[in-house]
Amino acid sequence: MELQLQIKMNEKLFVRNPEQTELGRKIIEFSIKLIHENGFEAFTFKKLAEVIGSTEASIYRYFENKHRLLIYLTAWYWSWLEFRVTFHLNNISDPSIKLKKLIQLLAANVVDDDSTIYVNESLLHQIVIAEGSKAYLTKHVSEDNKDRLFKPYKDLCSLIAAIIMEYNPGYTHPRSLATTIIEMAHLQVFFMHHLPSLTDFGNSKDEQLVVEFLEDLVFCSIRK
Amino acid sequence: MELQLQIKMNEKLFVRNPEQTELGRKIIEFSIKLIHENGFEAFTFKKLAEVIGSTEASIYRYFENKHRLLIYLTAWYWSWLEFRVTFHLNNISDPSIKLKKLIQLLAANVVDDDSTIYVNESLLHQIVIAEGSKAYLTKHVSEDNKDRLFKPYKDLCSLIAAIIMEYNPGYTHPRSLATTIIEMAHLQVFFMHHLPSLTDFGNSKDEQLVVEFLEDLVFCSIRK
DNA sequence: TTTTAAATGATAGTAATACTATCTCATATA
DNA sequence: TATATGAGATAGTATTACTATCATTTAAAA
Repeated sequence: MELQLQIKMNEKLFVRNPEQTELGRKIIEFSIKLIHENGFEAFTFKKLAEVIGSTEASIYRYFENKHRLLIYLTAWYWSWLEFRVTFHLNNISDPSIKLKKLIQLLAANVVDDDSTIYVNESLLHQIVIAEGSKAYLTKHVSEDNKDRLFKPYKDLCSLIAAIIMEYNPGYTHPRSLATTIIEMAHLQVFFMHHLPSLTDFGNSKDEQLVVEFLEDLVFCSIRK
Repeated sequence: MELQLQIKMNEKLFVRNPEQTELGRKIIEFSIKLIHENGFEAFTFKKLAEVIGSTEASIYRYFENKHRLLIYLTAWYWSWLEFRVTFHLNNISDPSIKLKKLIQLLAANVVDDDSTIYVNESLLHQIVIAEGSKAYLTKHVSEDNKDRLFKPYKDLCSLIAAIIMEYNPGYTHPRSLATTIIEMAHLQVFFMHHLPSLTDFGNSKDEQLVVEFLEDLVFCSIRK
C-alpha cells in the first residue's frame, strides 16, 4: 500500500500553495535542508534560490518572507505529528498507554517516513527543536495568532489535554501540562545535545532518557 | 542603606566592559528599552545609537554584535536572579518553602528594584521571557558554551537542582526538573498573554496561576 | 488548434542591515 | 608634558530583504 499524505494548510501561511507546483515542493524540500544545515538566522531566500536553481523573486511568490516559511514548516510539522499521534493511538482505550506512546512520539528521534517525498521529517523534527519557538516568539504573535497560524500546535495541545482529562478528569491544568510535555520533549533533547549540564542525561545522547523523565513528570502530576 | 549591586560578568561577553563607562551603561539601559519595545529582530545598533545620541561604531566597541548583547543581557538577568534567589532563601531551612519562594521569584512579575540604576529589571524580565531562548537556540551554541557564556543560567539550574535534592535525595532528574521550572515559569506566562488557549489560565493574565501550576507540577514529581 | 492564463526566469533596483576602517578630538592620567 | 583612553565623525562594503517589470515557457481551456 502506497499512500501520499497531504496536509491541508492554512491559506494565510503562504502566498501561493507550495504543494501544488514543482518549484513549491522544492522550496519546502531544500529550505528544510538549508535551515537544518546553517540555522534559521543564516538562511536566506537568495541562498535557497541558488541551491534549487531558481531566483529570489520566484520564492517570494510562494512565501511572504522567511519567517512565514518557518511558521509554515512548524505548522506542517505539528499537523503531521497530530496525524501520527492519532494514528498510533487508534484503538487504544487505556489513557496511560496513550500518554506513554505520545511522549515517545514527541521526544524520540524521527525517522524520515516517505509518506511525503519532499519533506524530510527527521530533519524537520530537528528544525522544530532548535528553531520552532522562534515562530511564535515575536512582536507580532497576536496578529499571527488571529490569522490562526498556530492552530496545528493548538490542536495537538488540545488532543493531549483531552487524554490527560481522560486519565484524570479532576486534573486542573491539562493544557499547561500538555504544552509542558511538548516543549520539554524538545528542549530537553536540545539541552542534552548542546548544553548537557542542564539535564541529567550527561553525554549519553539517548532520547529514551528524556522519555523517562517526561513519563515520571506527567504521571506523578496527574495521579488521581 | 543604599547599595549598588555590581554583577561580575564574563569578559567574553563584551569587547569593552559596558559597566565602566557612561556610554556603556547607556547601551545597556537603552538596549533593554528598545528590545522590549520593538523585539529583538527589529533591534539594531543603528537605532540604539540614534536614541542615545551616539554612533553605530561606538556601540561596536562594546559588543561584537547584537546577539552577543542579548547573551549579555540574559546572563546578567540570570546572575541577578540567582542573587535574588539566594538572598530570599537565606536562613530558610525547609526545602519546600525554598522551592515555593523560588517558583514565585521565577514566575511572578518583577518590579524594577533600583539596585542598579541603568538596568530596568522589570523590562529585562519581559525580554528574557520573549527573547531569552534565542540566546542559545543558535548554530553556535556549543562554541558559546565553551566560552562559558551560559554559566549564569547553569548556576541557577544547579542551585535549584540542589534544593530539589535537599527535599528528596532520591529524585532522579533534578537538573531537568530545574530547567523545566525555569523555562515553564517563563513560557506559561508568555502563552498566558499571547496564546492563552495553550494554557489553563484563560484571559486572567494572573501570574499567580502559573505559580500554582508549577507548584503542583514540582511537588507531585519530587514527593517522596 | 488556437487562445489564454499561469508559472517561472531574468534582470534591475532600493533601502536597510551588519559590519570595518580611519581619523580626529577631548579628557584623564602618569 | 606626553600618552593613553574613550568617543564622535565620516566613509565604505557586502549582504539582506525585499519590489517591480518584462519576457518566455508550459499547461489548460475554448
